[in-house]
Amino acid sequence: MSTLPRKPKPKNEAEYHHGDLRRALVDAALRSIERDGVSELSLRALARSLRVSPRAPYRHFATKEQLLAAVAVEGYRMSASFTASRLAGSTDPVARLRTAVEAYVLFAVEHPAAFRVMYAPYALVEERAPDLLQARAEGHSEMMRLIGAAQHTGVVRAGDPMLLGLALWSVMHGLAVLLVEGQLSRFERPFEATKLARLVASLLFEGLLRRTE
Amino acid sequence: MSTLPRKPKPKNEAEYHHGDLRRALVDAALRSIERDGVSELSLRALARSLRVSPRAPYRHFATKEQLLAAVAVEGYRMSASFTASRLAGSTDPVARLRTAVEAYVLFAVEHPAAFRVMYAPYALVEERAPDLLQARAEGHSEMMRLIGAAQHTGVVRAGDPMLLGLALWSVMHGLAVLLVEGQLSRFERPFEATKLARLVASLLFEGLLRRTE
DNA sequence: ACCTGAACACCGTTCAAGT
DNA sequence: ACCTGAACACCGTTCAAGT
Repeated sequence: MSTLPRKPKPKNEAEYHHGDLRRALVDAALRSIERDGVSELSLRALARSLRVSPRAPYRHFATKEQLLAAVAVEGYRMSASFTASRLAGSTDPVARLRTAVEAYVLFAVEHPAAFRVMYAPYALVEERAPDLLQARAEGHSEMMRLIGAAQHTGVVRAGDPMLLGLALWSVMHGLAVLLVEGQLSRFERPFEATKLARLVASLLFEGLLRRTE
Repeated sequence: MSTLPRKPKPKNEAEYHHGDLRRALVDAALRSIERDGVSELSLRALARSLRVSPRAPYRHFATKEQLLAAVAVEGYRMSASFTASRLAGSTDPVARLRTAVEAYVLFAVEHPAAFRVMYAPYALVEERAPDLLQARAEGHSEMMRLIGAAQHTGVVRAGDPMLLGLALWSVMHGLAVLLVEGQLSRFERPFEATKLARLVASLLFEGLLRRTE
């Protein structure tokens, strides 16, 4: 390891991108998508807004898709810390599971741009975006741990945790997507995401069939 | 009403687009999206493949987004007939409800391109795409009818049908999206969509909590 | 190493005509 | 009515250099 000092932080905004153009691109891309949607994202416009040449972003990302993959990874980090902060202090495993489901939906509603990019179809890029695969795998593992803990209490039914995870992921992802894409206007108006998430999660926990007590 | 004959069908493929360019554009767009994804769709390339000028599509669609809206409407038609054919012959309301859920997921897996366009974010366009809104509303009404009938048997719990509908739609839409976007590689491998849809639907019907018999 | 500037081969969309 | 052909203002990406 060298003892030379790291490259110093830039002293003013004008050289910000010289200090960390990669970071600046990811941030600017997320803001742009929040404002105008993914389809309006332009690498050239991004470069202009950061006052670098059209070629500069290619030092950090081979293609526009690779930049989007980096935005997605940032989204997974945001989502993980969003959920973690809501789980802090809660100890009951079933309550923690419910909280995680609600946090998933709420994150999507509060950060729709990040959510859309996280789950956009990047089939081709994924093979060359190991961070993206890893970020997804971590979220998945966390959910499976929460499910396992809830099953351990005996309150949640036994059975293949993978299958329970699939059902849980389906319902929370489905609700999140429908809310983010604004397809629920005919359901609840005005709808409150947290309330809906809680209601839908409860229906999944308790089931649609009538209880034969 | 005029007694004049309608415009005759084109006699050969070379003038196909003269007969119904609009129809040809929607069909070609769907095929293109199936092959290369939505992001690769090009109006100019579409026009080239149909041997018309770059300007010709604008006779039928004001923008590229309007063409995508038309593709989405076509998708809703396909989905409706896909489900209807699977419901035919089934009379038990609860079985019909389960069948509809499975058909929703299966349609997405068998027609991923149409499914993606149907649920893509077209917030801006929707206000000017009444057919799209109507197609969605019809699918929604059909599902609510199925739920109402299932509740009527007493096997499915009573309660706000809207809320049951939301839970059902969330779980089937979530599973469909996750399957279509290939996010389930860590769950079941190789997975069979119909089987997964049945399992997840059953978990929703029966609930995740342990039965206290 | 990191960035520039000019260029290539595309886009979506518009204008002014053609029949 | 329906389509053409040329043009405009963009894109993503590449080349050959600059420091």
